[in-house]
Amino acid sequence: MDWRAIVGGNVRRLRQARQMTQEQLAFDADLDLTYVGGIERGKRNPSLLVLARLAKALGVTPADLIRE
Amino acid sequence: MDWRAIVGGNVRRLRQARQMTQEQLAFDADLDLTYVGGIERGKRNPSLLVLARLAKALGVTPADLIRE
DNA sequence: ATGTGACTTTTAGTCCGTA
DNA sequence: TTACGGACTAAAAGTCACA
Repeated sequence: MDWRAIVGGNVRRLRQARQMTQEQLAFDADLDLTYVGGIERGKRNPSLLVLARLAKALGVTPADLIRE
Repeated sequence: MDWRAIVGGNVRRLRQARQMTQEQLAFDADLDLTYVGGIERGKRNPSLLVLARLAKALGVTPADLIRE
């Protein structure tokens, strides 16, 4: 079970469904855009509080980002 | 919304429901017992992979740990 | 059996660039 | 607009002694 890839896929799917760019999402979540890209590609291991900021920016709960 | 406290409460509740000590949970999740204690008290900001290890040791999904 | 502070080591997360 | 690398800084991971 590769949780980083699961979270990455969820973030990308939700972001694209909202017609947002990585840059816009990064701005809303107050994160670096290269870091958001890394998360979407499953290369990063984000902390709970980063997941919470991404979830808020996407209008979902943190749990939604970790759902398979 | 204090996600660290929410996760901490969930971990503690699930652990106690299983009649496990912090030490037993720490062993199963391959973490230090003082670190598990810190998470339960909402003092730590665990990463996705640490949450996944705790969830596995508790027999739930990582999303269950972040549920309010 | 758990809470806590003070640590050191490792990695998360930022900022710069190129393509 | 995104991927990716290098160099950096902030914070998480992980450990310990003691209450």
